[in-house]
Amino acid sequence: MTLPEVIREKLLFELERQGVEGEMLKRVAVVPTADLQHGDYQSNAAMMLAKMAKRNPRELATGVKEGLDESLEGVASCEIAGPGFLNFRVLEGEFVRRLGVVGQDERFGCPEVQESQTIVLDFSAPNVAKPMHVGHIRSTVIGESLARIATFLGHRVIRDNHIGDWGTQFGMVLWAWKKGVDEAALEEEPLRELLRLYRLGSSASKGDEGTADDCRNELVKLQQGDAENRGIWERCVALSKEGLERIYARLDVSFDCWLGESFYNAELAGLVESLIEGGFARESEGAICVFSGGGSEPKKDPYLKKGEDGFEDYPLIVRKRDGGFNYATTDIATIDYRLREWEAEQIWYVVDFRQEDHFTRLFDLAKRRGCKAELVHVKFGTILGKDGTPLKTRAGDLPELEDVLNDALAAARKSVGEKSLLDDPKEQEELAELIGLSAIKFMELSHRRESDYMYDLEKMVALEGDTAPYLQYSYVRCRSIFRKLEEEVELDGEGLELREEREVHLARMLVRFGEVVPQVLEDLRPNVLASYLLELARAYHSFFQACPVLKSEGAVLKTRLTLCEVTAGVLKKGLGLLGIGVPERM
RNA sequence: GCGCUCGUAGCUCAAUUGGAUAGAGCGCCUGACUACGGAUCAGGAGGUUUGGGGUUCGACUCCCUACGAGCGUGCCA
Repeated sequence: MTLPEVIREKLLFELERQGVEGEMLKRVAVVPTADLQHGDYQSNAAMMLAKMAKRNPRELATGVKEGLDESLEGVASCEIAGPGFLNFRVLEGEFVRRLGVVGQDERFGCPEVQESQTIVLDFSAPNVAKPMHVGHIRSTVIGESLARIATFLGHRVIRDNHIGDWGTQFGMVLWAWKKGVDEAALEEEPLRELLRLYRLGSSASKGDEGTADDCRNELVKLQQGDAENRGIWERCVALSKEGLERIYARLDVSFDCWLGESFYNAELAGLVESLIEGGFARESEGAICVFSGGGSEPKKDPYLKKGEDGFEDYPLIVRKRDGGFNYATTDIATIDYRLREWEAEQIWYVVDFRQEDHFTRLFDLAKRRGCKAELVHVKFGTILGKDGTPLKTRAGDLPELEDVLNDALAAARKSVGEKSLLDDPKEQEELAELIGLSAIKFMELSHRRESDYMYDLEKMVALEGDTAPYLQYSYVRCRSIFRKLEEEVELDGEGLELREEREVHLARMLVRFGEVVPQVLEDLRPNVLASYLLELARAYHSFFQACPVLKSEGAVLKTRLTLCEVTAGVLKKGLGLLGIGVPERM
């Protein structure tokens, strides 16, 4: 058990003895203090419960403290402060003991969840025939990290890349392909040629209704199984996938399956029929739509929106007037499949916040149809340029993901050229690739996912401060001590002594790893882990500066080496959970 | 118009979901043992948390209001 878990358990026992019971106890929390002056952990339980039970908080706290002094003996001391805070100061002996244990544990003290669940993680989901753009960084990197963390905590995770391989854009590509595909260019640079075709079709249909109709017809023919269109489509998908795989390899991202929109095509017609039969959908303005189930008051009903005269319907459209299906239909079929084939208990969609309305209605419909799984829209904000508006190229498009990666790589090369101790050009290049891509990933993961954030290449050129290279450098520093160590010391976690305050603080941070990782899944926020790693690295550098390791002897040497080793392990593990690797030298 | 998200140091972001004196990085200013890797460390200046009300022991966080930004708003995804 982690320290706050131990403290909480004893605290609950004492609270019960004081006559607090039932639901109220569930809300009792033990959290790290904001300021170490107040100890390591604190609980505001006495104040909260006293309010609910109309008792005096300090009185309740005093009663609890007496019992805690005894039950926490040897682990932590307890004090009452302010209006009724219970502050806990962990004893050095307990840190020593835990440091020894954590250092011997492959999981570094991080417990697995008690009930493993099957979680389908839907992330990245690029469109075929269009290159990935910056927006895909967020979904891809956040999704990969959540997948790794959930797996580490003991869940069964299925990573599904729900690619857009069946949508409207294909009508445009098919139309332009038939106008004149450049086979030589397709051979040379397939993605560029596909993009050219998409843009051609897109701009042609924007200006001209007739062309737009032609594009739609091409799509309908494809969806109805036309052999020629099907053949072109298959080539496009294959070529696109190759390009996508290359980027995923660079980002160290992987999937268990790629069940794109086309995979569900055959089920859609029957699905819509069953929605009608089940009373969920009906005809409206030529389309088949799902309307409100009347389950909630109009103000909160996702199928209604306020118009000029009262509430108007805002339905989920599952079959268009032209008979075609759209992403809502596919998404419903996808949920059905995931429940049926995988017995999913949770489905997480890592998708842009702008699709919130869509998911709210989609999830509501799923519940009405009897879906028991927990459906979560893991939403994220926009990446902004330096002017504070969404990042765009000069031409007005979203920058391509690969260009952004290469910019980061160029910046990292420069930095490596200036600072690296590596001589071999090949190693330097590998390091630059690692550092450059890590910097992007970490920038992404260290922000709160719901908020927009600013992409600033110049800031990343520096690779200083709160960045991935700072953490990687911390790891390298830990490792380099062991290369200089002349005789081997057995690090078995026994006979350790923490004397200096900075040693204690580093141990305090190391022991906290097991508390932080599960916290990420509470709100699906990897930035919690990212902040922790920065704080840990700062504690390490501070320790490193003040406490010579190799010049020390005996128990001090052993303790400091242990601190270095465990720090290296936690950094590597923690970064790994964010999808970021570490170099041995840099 | 309506709805969602948001507004925190000069800049970029945090703040354990209502807890104690709002924290980091960048930038700026002082310093660091020829040092186990200076991509580092120790310290300093910098804030009426957009303005105004309210709720309470306690508010960046919740409620109301004004201003400002981004996004969404029936057949794209």
